[in-house]
Amino acid sequence: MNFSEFQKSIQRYRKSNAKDAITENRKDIRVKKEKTVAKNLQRIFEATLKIGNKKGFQAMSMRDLSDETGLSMGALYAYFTSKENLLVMLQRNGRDSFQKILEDCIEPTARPLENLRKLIKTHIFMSEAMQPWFYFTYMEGKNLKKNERKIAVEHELHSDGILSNVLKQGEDEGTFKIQPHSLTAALIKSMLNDWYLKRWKYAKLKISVDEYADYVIDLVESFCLTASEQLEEVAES
Amino acid sequence: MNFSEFQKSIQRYRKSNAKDAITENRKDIRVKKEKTVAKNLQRIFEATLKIGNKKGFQAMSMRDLSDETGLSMGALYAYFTSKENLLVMLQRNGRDSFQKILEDCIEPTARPLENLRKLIKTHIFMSEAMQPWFYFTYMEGKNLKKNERKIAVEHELHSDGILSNVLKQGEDEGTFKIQPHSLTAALIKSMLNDWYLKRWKYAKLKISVDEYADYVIDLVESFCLTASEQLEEVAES
DNA sequence: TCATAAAACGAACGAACGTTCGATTTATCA
DNA sequence: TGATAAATCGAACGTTCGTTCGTTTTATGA
Repeated sequence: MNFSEFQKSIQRYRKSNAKDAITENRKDIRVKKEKTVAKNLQRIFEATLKIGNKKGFQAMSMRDLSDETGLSMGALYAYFTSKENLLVMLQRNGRDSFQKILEDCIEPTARPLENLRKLIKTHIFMSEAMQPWFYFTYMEGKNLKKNERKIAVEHELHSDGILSNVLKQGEDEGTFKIQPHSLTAALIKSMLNDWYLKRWKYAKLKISVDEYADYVIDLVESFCLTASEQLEEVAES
Repeated sequence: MNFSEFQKSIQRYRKSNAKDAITENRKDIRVKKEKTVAKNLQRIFEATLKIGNKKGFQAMSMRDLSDETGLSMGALYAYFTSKENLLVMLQRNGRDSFQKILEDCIEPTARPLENLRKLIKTHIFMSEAMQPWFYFTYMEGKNLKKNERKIAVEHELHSDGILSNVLKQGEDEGTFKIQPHSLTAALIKSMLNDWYLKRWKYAKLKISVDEYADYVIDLVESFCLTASEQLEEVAES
């Protein structure tokens, strides 16, 4: 699976997630017609990500957002109750999409090595497809109030855990070396995050998303696989 | 070299850097006595990092800074000309310290493998010793004005370049596998950055800075070293 | 077509912001 | 000790902020 195939395969997720975003925040939205909400909420989200990633969410004024969306100040407040509420909605929305896709991508019956590769590719491809959201969420996490920040941290640890579990399975199976899984998972995660955090750098190096994913997989395997397993891999290719 | 040895070895740098910070910004500081400037500027820097890392630099008000430092609004403005100027001073100051130490740590005559290890350790130990500054600079980079941001990016690419060069030397020497050095350097960098970006995670995992540095070195070597070189390493240990 | 509901508008509000500056306190040295 | 300089103070200024709400525009359906 390469990136363009991945993009096609998540089309169906996108639509259902957009609807989930609305129903989950229905009580905070004063506008009645579903279609109007869908259209404007997406415009608001995109504008927030655009401005927020340029100057930071705190520094973005509601007047900036009004200009970018083409909606008046009053109209904006029909879609959220406060600036803080907008931030929470935006974070939650992307988080749910991400988690759903990440959990669907691994198959309990597949071999750990296969799942490890799928996890790495899916994470990188997701962050490519939703780069503004990933960058925004990473940078603005500390602006969340205590409770929402706690949830964000839990989600991060949960996705670390998925990775960690796959490493553990591969170890039990004898495919992977004995290692501190959590630490390895955290290090892998840092490489996955770099793709959306330092996008300008990889653009400068002319590295495509597919090349990046393959290279990270190579690097991870050269560390995780046992010596005998590495020989097998070479023989197969 | 472990972290506590490292800390002792950079004492002499710290003092000279503090003085450099003053002389470099002398024209923007209205206070005459060197000793007063040194004391209060450090207080201001520390307070800015503390508040800035909690809520973001933009969200930090001068009244917050006044409370934290114990200096009045008027007194603060004797040490910088504007909030923006404070940000630039702070970034520049740490950047100069970092670059100086990083360049001093590699020895042109040493073997690439030795220099690679030193670079990784020094980077991680530096970011441990100056964690608030590293975190702050990473997060607040986008708040810099165009010109200062350009300088920040150049410094990042420069330090990537140091790493990349060492990889290239090892490759020429036959110690390291043939590889796209710049990409490898970027990936290593992402793991180095994670130490100060996700400190809470490693605290939770009870990983010490020394363990982290050793583990990253292990991981990098298992990817970079040629097969024959890996056997030699095992034999030596 | 027109009455009613839905949506969008934007001027206005008080609070909080960065910054200034004349007054006040503290330090220096003849 | 007293005069002068250095450092600090904090109230006040003009802006800009998030948010509200009475008004106007647009959409709906009988």
